Amino acid sequence: MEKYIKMMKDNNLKITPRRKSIIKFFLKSKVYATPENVWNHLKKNFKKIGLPTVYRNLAEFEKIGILTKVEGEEERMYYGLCEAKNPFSHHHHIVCIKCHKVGLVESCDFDEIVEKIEKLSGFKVVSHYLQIKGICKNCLRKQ
Amino acid sequence: MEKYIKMMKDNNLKITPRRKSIIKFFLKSKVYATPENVWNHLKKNFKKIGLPTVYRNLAEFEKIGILTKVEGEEERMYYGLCEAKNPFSHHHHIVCIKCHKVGLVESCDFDEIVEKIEKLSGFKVVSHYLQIKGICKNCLRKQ
DNA sequence: ATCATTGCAAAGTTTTTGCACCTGC
DNA sequence: GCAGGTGCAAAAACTTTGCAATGAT
Repeated sequence: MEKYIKMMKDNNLKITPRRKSIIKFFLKSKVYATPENVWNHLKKNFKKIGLPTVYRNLAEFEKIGILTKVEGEEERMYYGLCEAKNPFSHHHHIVCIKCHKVGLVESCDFDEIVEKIEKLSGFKVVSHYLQIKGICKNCLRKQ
Repeated sequence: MEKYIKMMKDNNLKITPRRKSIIKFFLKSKVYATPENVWNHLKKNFKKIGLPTVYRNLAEFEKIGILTKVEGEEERMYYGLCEAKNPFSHHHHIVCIKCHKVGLVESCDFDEIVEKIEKLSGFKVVSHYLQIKGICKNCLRKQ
């Protein structure tokens, strides 16, 4: 939590109850969630809470590296806590298809594959985005 | 073209002028395009052409493997011709960031990386989706 | 002749914006 | 006190649906 408070302060975002609650939601659940999911959770804690507030804050949090955004099922956007040491460094996430929990993949030795792709396609590769789906430890155990 | 006509026939889709024109568009331009892009192109050829028709046909074409769908810039959906020998086999596409042309990457030796990811994350990997951005031969030459 | 395809209008879904009011610092 | 945050209503952006008319086979 403190880490995220600091990130907010460093980026001149004020620490509001709604913002803390959004971060708590992700810290506790560790899942990827839609803005609406987050909203539904916040409604339990706040009498008045607007969906636009959630959208606005998720977008802010992504901008400063607290969250990552990913296209999930049915073409909706999902957000999840970005736990990379440096959120803007190259890394990937792996999402559990059962419980939507997110794992982090920080090292990704892609160089050989990139080289091969460049040879095969004639393109010069400038970036890649890898979305991995899997089943997490917990869900594997339950199977 | 014949290949796609056959694919349509095999899937009990009728060969209509609009459908042929959509495929021609992709064959000629070789780019990823939004439904609206395609629509704008078709408007040149047809007096009456509805955007829903484009959406419906792009969706059909994706279902039978003529096109692939990908999230592109700004969270909109893009479609592109799928030139894989078997459209339902595992493969990736590489998109040129300059001209949006699409290249095909059929071989993808991911096994080692998958193994590594499984060790690091504790997840069992079930699928991956790789989107690669680059600069195509043509655009490289122009630079 | 038949059933898929199409255009149009309308609705659905997700996300964004404008603005008055409120709140953290 | 003031800049930034929030709720509400409304709009925007993208996509889908219903239905009558049209078109391919």
